[in-house]
Amino acid sequence: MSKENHTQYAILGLLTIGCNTGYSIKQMIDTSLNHFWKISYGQIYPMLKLLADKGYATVEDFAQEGKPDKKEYQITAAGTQALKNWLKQPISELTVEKNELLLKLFFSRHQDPQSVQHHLENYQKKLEERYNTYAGIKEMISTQLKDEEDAPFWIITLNYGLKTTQAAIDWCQETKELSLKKEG
Amino acid sequence: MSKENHTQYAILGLLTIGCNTGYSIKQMIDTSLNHFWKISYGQIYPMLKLLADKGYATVEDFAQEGKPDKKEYQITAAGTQALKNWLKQPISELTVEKNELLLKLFFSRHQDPQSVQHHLENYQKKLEERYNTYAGIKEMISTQLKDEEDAPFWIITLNYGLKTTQAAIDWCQETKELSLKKEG
DNA sequence: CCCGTCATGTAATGGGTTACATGATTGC
DNA sequence: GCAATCATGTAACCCATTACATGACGGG
Repeated sequence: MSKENHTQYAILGLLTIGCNTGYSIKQMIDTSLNHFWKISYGQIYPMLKLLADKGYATVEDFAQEGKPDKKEYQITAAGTQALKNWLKQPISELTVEKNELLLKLFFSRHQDPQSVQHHLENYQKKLEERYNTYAGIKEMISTQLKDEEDAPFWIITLNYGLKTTQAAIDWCQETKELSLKKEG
Repeated sequence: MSKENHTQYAILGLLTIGCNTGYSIKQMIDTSLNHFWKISYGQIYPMLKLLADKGYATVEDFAQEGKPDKKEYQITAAGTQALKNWLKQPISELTVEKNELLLKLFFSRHQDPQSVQHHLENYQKKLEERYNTYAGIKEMISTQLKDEEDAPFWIITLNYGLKTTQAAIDWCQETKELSLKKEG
């Protein structure tokens, strides 16, 4: 089971849901995949070229009125096959999410408790914002895009985000109370 | 707020808790920080050299009987100051954890439901293993290392791991049931 | 005799971000 | 006049992993 580059499949997958230009792929990633995947232009454009070279996609130039020219990519049969093949491959090992807050907490004997408290509050606030963003997107999909074929799967990934974010928020709350009790 | 390399502070911090060689730093990371940070030898040894060059640590060669020679690093006053300074800096933006399972789920319209079910089961099993590992370490710290000055902070980071992992397990369970109901 | 532990290190490679370059149109 | 949106692309850089090289000792 050699290391495969998953990012190429992310792009391949996006070609199947109506994102056909580098620009629209980037947009979709930033709005819908951004809680579990992100890609920069520096990867997208070279990768689209690579997919075309591999025969996984075709390219066509389009001139547009009032807008810059664009290149439309279409996934090929070979591309669809590669995507499906990747989809059924077993998931590799669980990854480790680097977490700056936890790293700082780990060494927080060297820091005063108010500062720790401050970090926790700040982090919790960011988590709550994230939670609300996810909840908003879920609501939007449930109402406006409920007939979309892919919608049920999108909801599932959002549920993951909601659930784990809520758990992190709860942990923040508990930890704040815990360290306050120690001080008081 | 320029991008700072956090890994150097991870190593700096480990120098304050009795890990004084590249080898022991690696061990500590693999057993205690591995749920939120990991570093390879390819980073550790060059970074230790860099820290010494910066004046954040001192090096001394030790010959050992029955064991290979080793280099012991000690954090300096300047190093401690740098660590404390980093600790009180605000946390940067929340990071995105790349998640292969979610990426595959997102495009799972192109996959048969049994395969999805299989992925979920597999993932849940791995999460449960992870949960048990964390619980074991927490238990060990609570009983054997409870007088260690850093212990309370270590417990806090483990609580985070336990809580978010449990949430992910719950999500797996729910999602499995949901997709089974759809099939049936 | 081989494996695990202790111990240090480098080179090649991979994966990704950031900054930059270019440029038209629409709306405030 | 300025900012935002649409649109494509590259070069420099950074961070990190993997594989490799070396080698002694103790236990089974």
